[in-house]
Amino acid sequence: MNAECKLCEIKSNAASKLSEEEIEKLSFSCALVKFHKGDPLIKQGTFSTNVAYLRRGLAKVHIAGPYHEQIVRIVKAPVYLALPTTFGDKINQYSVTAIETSEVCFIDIDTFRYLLKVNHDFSYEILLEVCRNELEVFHRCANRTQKQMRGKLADVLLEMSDRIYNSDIFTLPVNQEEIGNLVDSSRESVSRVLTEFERDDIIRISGKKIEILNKKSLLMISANG
Amino acid sequence: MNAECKLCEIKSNAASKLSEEEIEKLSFSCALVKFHKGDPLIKQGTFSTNVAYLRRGLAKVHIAGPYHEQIVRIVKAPVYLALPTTFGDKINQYSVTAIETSEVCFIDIDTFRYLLKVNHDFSYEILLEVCRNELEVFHRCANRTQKQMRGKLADVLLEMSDRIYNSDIFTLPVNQEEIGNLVDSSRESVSRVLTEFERDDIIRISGKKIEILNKKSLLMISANG
DNA sequence: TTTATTTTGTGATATACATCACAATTTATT
DNA sequence: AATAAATTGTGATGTATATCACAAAATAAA
Repeated sequence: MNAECKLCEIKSNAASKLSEEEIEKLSFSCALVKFHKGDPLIKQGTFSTNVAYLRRGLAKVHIAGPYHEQIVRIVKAPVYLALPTTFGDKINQYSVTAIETSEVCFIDIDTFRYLLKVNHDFSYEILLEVCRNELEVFHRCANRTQKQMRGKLADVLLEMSDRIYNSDIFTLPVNQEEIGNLVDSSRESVSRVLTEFERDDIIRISGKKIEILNKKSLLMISANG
Repeated sequence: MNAECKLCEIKSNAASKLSEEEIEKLSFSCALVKFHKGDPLIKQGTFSTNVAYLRRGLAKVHIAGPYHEQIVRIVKAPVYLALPTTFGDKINQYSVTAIETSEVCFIDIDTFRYLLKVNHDFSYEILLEVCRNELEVFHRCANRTQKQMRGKLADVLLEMSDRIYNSDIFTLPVNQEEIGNLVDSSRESVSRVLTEFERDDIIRISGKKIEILNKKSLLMISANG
């Protein structure tokens, strides 16, 4: 954003509620930073001094669980990254790491608080975003604990195809170990099920490239375990 | 609260930021309802037309997962009950059911929105509450998926003792089936582990009454599985 | 108090998945 | 192009916990 938030075309729902003057204010306390795959955007355990807005790119939200790293979800720009961790606690309660080239706007937290204070439409939009996120986490958690591997892996593939890449052919932005962290299972099991899906002509794999051949089957597997 | 929110001594952090006049307004759109164990306070799938504030009592937040009912957590008054489901979606995404005699203030959502609009301190407190909740859900989810039964059951017992009842002797407000739903395991396994804990002199059980004899052990089990 | 209902205890058996071990392949580095 | 490092594939084995089945106990209803 820099001093150009005004011209930014990837404004959040919330930011689009701001007045010219408020946008100006935002511009001055906003730093646009570019990241590469693997770069940490937010690190669990550090102080949160900024609101982070993922303007472009793809990132994984992950937390250190009691035994393994857990990937909570994959987020796609445009989206705020750490609202709950910024406001709910002084210390970041989770990490966010780029899994594709990304751009993040770091917004000074005091400015952000000021905007929350002076513009109710803005603050209401932020509240909505946080609420929607929380609902999503509830459902994700129920799925993670109840579905078994095949169902969860099917979900991941469908999500990549439908929500992230909008295409039946895509390149996985993470390795199988990370997929394991996303579905709470081991790297080996992910590999096994993936080859099983290929054997059943549900997907075609070459390296990290995936082509979905039979989406219906995936939906079935997602629904019935 | 009725027309007596002014005098209410169990105000939320947020409500305590309201002016006299605003409290008055709140009073007029607020209905206090009493519930008994087992009564549903909020039902998943129905329209959410009110903000619910658990003024007194204990309740379980639960959602219908793909296979079983999952108890997300046990909440203790005073606490707002369905903020994310009220603002994040028109339809309730989870249920809340009383597990002890409880009192709930149902607040008209338009009035609540009005208060969010006119009083930033109030709306900031609400945002904080939602954010903190979300962080908690993250951690809970990581625990549920990674710890094994003994660890999770130890957590439940510790939570009952430390957060809910503030005592080493308490009466479980739910049956073993529900504890299963809370730790994602079967009723039978809960029973087995509970008797195992008793055999190891970690707890004493008589019916639903539990006495914690060795909290250190529970903490160990919680930490190390 | 008697009868019905809900809740709990416990054995036997089944199973999804983890873990270990190592080869094969792919990707990155020199 | 050669070498090193990371990622993936696949068998063998182990284990935590689900499920089934039924008895025992506790609680509620008649």
